[in-house]
Amino acid sequence: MPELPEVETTRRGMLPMVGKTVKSVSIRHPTLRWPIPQHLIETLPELNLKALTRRAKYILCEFGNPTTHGFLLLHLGMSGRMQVLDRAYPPEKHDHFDVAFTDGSVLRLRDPRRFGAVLWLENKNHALLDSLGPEPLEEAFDADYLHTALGNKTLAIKNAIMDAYVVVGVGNIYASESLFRARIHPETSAKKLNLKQCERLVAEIKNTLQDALDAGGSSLRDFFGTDGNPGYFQQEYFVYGRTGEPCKVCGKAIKNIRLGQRSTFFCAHCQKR
DNA sequence: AACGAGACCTGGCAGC
DNA sequence: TGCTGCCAGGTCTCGT
Repeated sequence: MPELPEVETTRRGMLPMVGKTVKSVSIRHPTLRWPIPQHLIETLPELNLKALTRRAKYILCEFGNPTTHGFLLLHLGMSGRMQVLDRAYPPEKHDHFDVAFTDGSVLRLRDPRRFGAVLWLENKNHALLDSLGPEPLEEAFDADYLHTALGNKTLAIKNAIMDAYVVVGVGNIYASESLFRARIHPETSAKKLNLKQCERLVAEIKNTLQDALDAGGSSLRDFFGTDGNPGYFQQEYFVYGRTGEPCKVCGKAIKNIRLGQRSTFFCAHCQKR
């Protein structure tokens, strides 16, 4: 499920755990994208969860006590979700990783496809975080920045905005949605966007993600119970997943092409190259 | 250097 | 009913 809005919603759902102290760690299936470090079983207990932050689609759990300090980095991959449990319910098939706290509550990662990640960082200077582009909802991501970042890139604009070096957090759903709202054809060569188009695209990326964040928050309100909701089910998309259905603006059929090996949805009438 | 393709996994669904 | 093939929200790594 996780695009940026759901990762942020997940982070917010985890906030009640801040201030708690770790009792134990369970690693049931360590082979995610990278192996979950076994030393977490010794490292985390007795540490206090100080803060929860997010960078791109990474959730950073800051742990510390007077002698040890570090960050548990979580990534949900394609199919991961975090559960906040009031006690250690029996784990199900894809519940790979638990952090249990001294009050009995449990933070649990479920990830059927195992594209997610759990890593331990001594500090935030890590290769995964170092060269990321700006956050889409922050001011640094503006039309001038995007226009410069696209530079002489010849690749399709849809692929460009999904590149985390250009801007983080724009996944496959919202890339299509943002481009529709900005009336830009997804196959347009990135370097061909003028400043005006970059203005529209930046604005619509922000709008699309903010709308999804608002909707995600409500659709996932009870996500942290014993079982998660499918997520996104309350959302209405303009183009994503609507192949052959009428465009909500002009009525023409929505098209579906492969771009960068990903499904891409657009309206050939509303979106210009 | 920039870009495209492959790789990592499991589950769900359409079609036969 | 059961099999096969295809598709899915991400992103690192490798080859051209």
